[in-house]
Amino acid sequence: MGIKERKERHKEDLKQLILDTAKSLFTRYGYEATSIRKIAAEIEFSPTTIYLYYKDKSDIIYALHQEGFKLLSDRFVTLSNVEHPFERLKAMGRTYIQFALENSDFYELMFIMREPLDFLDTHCGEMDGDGWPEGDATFNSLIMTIMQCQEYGYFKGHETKTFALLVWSTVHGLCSLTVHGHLEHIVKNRQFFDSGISAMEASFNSFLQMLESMK
Amino acid sequence: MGIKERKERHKEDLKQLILDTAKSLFTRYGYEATSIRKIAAEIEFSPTTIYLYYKDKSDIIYALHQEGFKLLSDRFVTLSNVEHPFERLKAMGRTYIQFALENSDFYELMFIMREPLDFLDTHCGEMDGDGWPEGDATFNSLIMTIMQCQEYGYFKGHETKTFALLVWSTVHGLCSLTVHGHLEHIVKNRQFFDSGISAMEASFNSFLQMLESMK
DNA sequence: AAATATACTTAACACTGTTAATATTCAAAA
DNA sequence: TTTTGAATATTAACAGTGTTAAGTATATTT
Repeated sequence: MGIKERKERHKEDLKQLILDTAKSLFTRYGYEATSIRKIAAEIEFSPTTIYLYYKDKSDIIYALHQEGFKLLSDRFVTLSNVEHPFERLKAMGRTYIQFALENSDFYELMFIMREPLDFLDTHCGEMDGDGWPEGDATFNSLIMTIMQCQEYGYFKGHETKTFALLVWSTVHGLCSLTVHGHLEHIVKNRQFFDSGISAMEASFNSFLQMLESMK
Repeated sequence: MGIKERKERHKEDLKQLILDTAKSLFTRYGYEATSIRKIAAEIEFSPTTIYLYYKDKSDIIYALHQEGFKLLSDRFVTLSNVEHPFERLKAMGRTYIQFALENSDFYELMFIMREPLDFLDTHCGEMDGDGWPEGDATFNSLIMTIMQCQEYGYFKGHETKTFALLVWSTVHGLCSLTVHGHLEHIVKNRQFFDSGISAMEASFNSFLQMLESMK
């Protein structure tokens, strides 16, 4: 039955086309512009057709959130070359921040908005699912790196996972405040010494200096 | 002209009633339920009447955001009793976290959502305003405390404002990840040792331990 | 050829923020 | 005391949003 397969493939194609269109609108015009009706208009289908391929909006949002994690993952794999775990940890921080600044809409979807997690709760798992696979995988690589740092004598007396969460929170805090404009409003009318670099960079450097001294 | 004054007061009263109603809906049912139409229905006025007292929705959202800062400020003033700046810094962190957990909707309005800052940008200041008065005031008290810590020998070699931003980011990062459910999803299916306390508490304690060692 | 399954659309529901035009109210001026 | 005019409030509408029930048209199977 080759015909059935061809139809199946066509169906997969349209599902992919919807996602690509959503991604394009999202990347170009942000979250606001990414409505089901606008996606439908872009691919010249009726809005209800979208519902034949995605359960609801949170389903599309979750798929976009996954695309974001692919982008971040691509950046992280290049860091596996960095041998020394502490150097790698520092590079991960820089990469994470750079990703957040260059893909702020994706960052929001991945680490700030509730919608993707809502989708996981209401449409997937339901008690059995592993919570949040994308976030888990990313957090795991951080835990591994920090564990290796500890083998080199860093962060003594700190439980690995707890310390990993602490590191993530710090960097995420900087990114969150920056991406949503809070940092900009605080920096305004307050000279943050060290001309040339941003307040965020300065704070991140301060953080690295802090970590460095924990050996 | 006593009549004019009475009308003025009535006008102020209605403006306050709108805000109180918004606050009530917001506190009880969250951001979703706080629409202009629902506020109007609650006070039995037409939705357009709201626009005679508030420019637009972001105006109401900004007013609510200010209410949130009043609540946080009330909690912070009691900490001025704590004499030793480092003890005060720790207490500030705990208070901030507790506030975020107990008033997560307000926390979102104050430190996560863009809308209140959008209001400042488009309806106020416009080049001359001081950016974000409420955020500024809160951040200033943190800067002051950290400056006093430095006088006691803490955080040597770290620029005050930069380090204050670092501390804020860390605690905000923990709150942001918790309030939006990301932390919960990560902790799920991953035993975070130290039974009894949450992963967040554990990380915060790890942070305090880290700061303590910086003397 | 008739029955059935698939893919898609139209129309509608129940919301959202916001605005223009209209009506009501009520103190001040003629 | 009647008229005027500003302040206050409302109705109706616009342009959106996500989502669903019902209907259509096309292609496959019986």
